[in-house]
Amino acid sequence: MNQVSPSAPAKKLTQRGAKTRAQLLEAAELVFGEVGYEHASISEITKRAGVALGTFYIYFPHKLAVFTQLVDELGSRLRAALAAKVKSATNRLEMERAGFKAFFEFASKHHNLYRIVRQAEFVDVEVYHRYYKSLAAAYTKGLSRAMERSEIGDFDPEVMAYALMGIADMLGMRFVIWESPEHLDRVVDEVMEFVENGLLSSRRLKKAGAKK
Amino acid sequence: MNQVSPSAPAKKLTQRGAKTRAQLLEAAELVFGEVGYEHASISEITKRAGVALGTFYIYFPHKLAVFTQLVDELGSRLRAALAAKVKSATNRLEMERAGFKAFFEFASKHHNLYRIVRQAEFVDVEVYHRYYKSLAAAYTKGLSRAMERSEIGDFDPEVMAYALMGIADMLGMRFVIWESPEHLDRVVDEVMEFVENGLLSSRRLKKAGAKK
Amino acid sequence: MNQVSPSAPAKKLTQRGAKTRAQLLEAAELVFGEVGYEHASISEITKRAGVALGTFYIYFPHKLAVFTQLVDELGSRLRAALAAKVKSATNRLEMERAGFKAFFEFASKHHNLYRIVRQAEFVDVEVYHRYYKSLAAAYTKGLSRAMERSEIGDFDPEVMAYALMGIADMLGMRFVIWESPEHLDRVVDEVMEFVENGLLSSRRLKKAGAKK
Amino acid sequence: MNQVSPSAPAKKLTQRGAKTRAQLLEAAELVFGEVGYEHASISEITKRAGVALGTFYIYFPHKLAVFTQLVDELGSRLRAALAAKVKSATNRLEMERAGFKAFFEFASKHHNLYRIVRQAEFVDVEVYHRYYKSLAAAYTKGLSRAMERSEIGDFDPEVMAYALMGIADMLGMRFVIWESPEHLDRVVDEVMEFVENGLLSSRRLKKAGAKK
DNA sequence: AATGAATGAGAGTTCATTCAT
DNA sequence: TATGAATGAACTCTCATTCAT
Repeated sequence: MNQVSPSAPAKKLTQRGAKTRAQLLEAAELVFGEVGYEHASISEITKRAGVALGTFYIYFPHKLAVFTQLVDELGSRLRAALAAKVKSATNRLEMERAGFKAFFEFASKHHNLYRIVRQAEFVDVEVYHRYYKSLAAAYTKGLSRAMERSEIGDFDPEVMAYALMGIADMLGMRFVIWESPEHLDRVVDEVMEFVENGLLSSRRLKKAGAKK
Repeated sequence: MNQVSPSAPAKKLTQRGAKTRAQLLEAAELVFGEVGYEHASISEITKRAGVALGTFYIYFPHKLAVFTQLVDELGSRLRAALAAKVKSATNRLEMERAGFKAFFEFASKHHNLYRIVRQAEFVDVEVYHRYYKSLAAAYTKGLSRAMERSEIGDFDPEVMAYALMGIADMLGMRFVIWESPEHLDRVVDEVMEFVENGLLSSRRLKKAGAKK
Repeated sequence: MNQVSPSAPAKKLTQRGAKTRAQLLEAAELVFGEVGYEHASISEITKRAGVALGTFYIYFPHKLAVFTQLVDELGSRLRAALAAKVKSATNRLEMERAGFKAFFEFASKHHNLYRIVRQAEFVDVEVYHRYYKSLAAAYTKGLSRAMERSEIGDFDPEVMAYALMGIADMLGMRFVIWESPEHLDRVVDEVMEFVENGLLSSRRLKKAGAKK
Repeated sequence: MNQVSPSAPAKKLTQRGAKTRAQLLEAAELVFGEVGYEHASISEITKRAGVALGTFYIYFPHKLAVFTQLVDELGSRLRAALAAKVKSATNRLEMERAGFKAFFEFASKHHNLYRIVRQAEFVDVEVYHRYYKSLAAAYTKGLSRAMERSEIGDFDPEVMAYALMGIADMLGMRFVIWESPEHLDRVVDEVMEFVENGLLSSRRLKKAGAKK
């Protein structure tokens, strides 16, 4: 699906080894989220994973590797979560609403991962790009299809994909990470009203009656 | 609404001192942008500023302080740039277009500052919040006025402010920082078509005929 | 009376680790003695201990910690040395003589430690007080007992403890550290004549004939 | 009187200059006392003296110089204070009592100077020695005379001088600097009882009836 | 597979001293 | 005389990575 390649060579591991690796990855997520990549120490990660310092280097060649794998995994999980929620919707506008909600939900469950992605820009630009480009690629494809079917107006799908991602990103930061309102749904309603009207621009719709 | 205070007490400086301080700030902008806060060394900053290492500590109490002041200054300059461009517009939709263009222009001139703001999340959350909240506060106020005058539909102005900032932010990242298209105006046109329709939601306009 | 607690939590160490720690402590004693706390560098200490710089921080959390542990250890050793020599004496006056001699001997073997204790006043007042108070507490107790048994006159034992410590301290500085006479015993004889008469003050002895 | 030479060349100063120098010296006394030589900064000294940083170097060639002059001045003042109080006494034992009291009084007024002298050992051994040797020389001479007149027993006067200085020093530390008792006089009485008896050792008195 | 002691490069910060004004 | 900006050497502490056990 994506033209971008993953970062982990992924050797075969015994069952015990797989568990240790998972523990390390989980601990890394916590530590990177809390103190940031530069201040995260392997020593702290292994401490939380309940293994010895040297054990880390059996599973990862260096610090950067855990980070990279973490971000990649995060991206995959997010895309999977979005795909799962979105596929039940019957038209693009419902998909958008479902997508926004799914993203906010994901962000709410992964406060740390949100922070982690941001750091990626300075730690490893490649993963950072990969994260956004993978999301954008999927998003763009979905919008393109909807345009072909005239479910929404005819825009440059990539521009719209990034614009919509930007909305979700910034609203997630403000209303999920920083300070949650009592009813997040109200925020979704507000923004969806805007998004729907925007996407249904009369000047861009090929024909009248694209929907129902 | 969000009255945020700056971080620098700002002593009076002699002319020579002011110049040195400016050189340091400028060098810091470069270095922070290039290698990130953690890998930026005071030694490198002073080297580029053409002063001795110790001189740094005459103007800033510690590394964090330059960073903080840089971000604050950046925010002020951006808000000033936006305000300047926006005030010549006669209605809100024109303002939005002017604002987006001004932002892209600013981002284009300050590639580093873009990266710098991102880092702030990990270096000093306070400045990071201040940066976005100051922008959002001004944006929110502008939207509120437009809503009162029925120039745009009636939305939660803060939600819309963050949504629009998100669009600008992400598009700036993709089409200004990462890879610029030949005609950035086309991107602006695309997104403005979306934004205008979104803001003019018929269900939210108080009266018909706010705009022709 | 003055129950003072030591400063080191003392983790369990492997045999190899214990050796390294001892080497560091020994090197620190030399360096602190030679150049003083402030001019002593960890780098110099580790160099003399024959280990890498970073190794220092496996055994001590910071520079202050070695110093503190050094002074505490020094105090313990001195008290042990005094106790060992003194216990063979049969009455208090003999004990005093034995104590003075033991102290001079100890000072002679530990020129550096003498200097180290002095610095403690500025480096860490707590250890400094601990050092003298521990010594004084033991001394005071010994004198009290002797007074009860009327081996010496009835004085305020704490005042006398500090007075006698002062004598030993200053004579040690002058005749052991600064410039040793050919016969240190002569100095001891001189001062003991004074001390004995002082302690046997007829006005303070409870009964005549406490001693032959 | 003393075979030891002072440290300050002492140029002629104008009245204003003399005042500035005095202010610097006074400020230095405070700062050295509070934070110790190594942590005392010229900047802090000049700040307290109310003059600019550079002004310091008009009056003193370097940091060490103020310290040295301070200790020398301290020693002189102490010796002067002792001499003043002691000369009114009519015999050696009264002198001793007056001397102890004068020393405690001086120490009480100059807590900082007490700390300052201690530091001298590491900052400049010469001044440190000079301080004690000057005191000891005067003390020794006084004791010698008393011995010649048979006011006290016949001891090695230098040994006794250091022993008595040690007593005063340690008692001053414990009962003046650390924690003062309600009646310091009681401490003096206790120790004088000891000192008098010690000095009047029957075995050392040349003839019976040296006193009254 | 797992352990953890050892390594050593690297960077922030302080401050005595100078000197142009 | 007085000022205070500028200098730069020096030192503590951190931590990714290695490797003998």
